[in-house]
Amino acid sequence: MGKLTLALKNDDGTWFGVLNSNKDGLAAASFSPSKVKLEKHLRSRNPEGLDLSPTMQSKTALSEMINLYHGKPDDTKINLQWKRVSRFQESVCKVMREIPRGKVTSYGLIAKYLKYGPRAVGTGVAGNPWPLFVPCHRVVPASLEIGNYSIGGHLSLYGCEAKRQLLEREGVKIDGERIDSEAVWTPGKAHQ
DNA sequence: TAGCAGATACCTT
DNA sequence: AAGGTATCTGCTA
Repeated sequence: MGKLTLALKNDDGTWFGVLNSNKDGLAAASFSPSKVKLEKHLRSRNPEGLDLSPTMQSKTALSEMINLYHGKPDDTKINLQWKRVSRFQESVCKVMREIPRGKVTSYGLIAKYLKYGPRAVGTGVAGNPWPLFVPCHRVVPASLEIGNYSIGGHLSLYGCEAKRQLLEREGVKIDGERIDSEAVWTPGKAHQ
């Protein structure tokens, strides 16, 4: 406890933070327009009281995260601490990591692929401890609207707007409220 | 084509 | 053991 969570301010006013990253990998990460909320959220994800002081790896994670935020291709090297999530959530996250940049998939398609219920997949996606590293913003409702997104543990209009912008920066075509159906990617399909 | 109910399965406390 | 979802489908009109 005690020590500050690493956080940097981006040029559009967004704060980024990571829970300590060490040899085991990245514990959790998040971003928010509010530094206070960001720190509070990250601390809430640290019940075991990991040392939060900055490390070389947490600095690396932070800069990788900012690159992803700007829609750059994923060349991240940081490992994730899979032990921190349930087996269910791990399988959902691993499918999300396969969604190509510039594509989206739906809760229902993931559900069908993993043989889970779509609502359950929603909770699994929502609990993603590593937004951007695990691109949960690429999961949208079957209606191909933007859908929901939470920042700092809370659903918000800001979150939905951030989700839309992330998709746009990755090259997903969106006209009005709907995503171009060309952008849909199906898990497990050999090649699209 | 939009809106709504019911089904659903897995999470958290 | 119960209550809460970042959903989907199929039925209405």
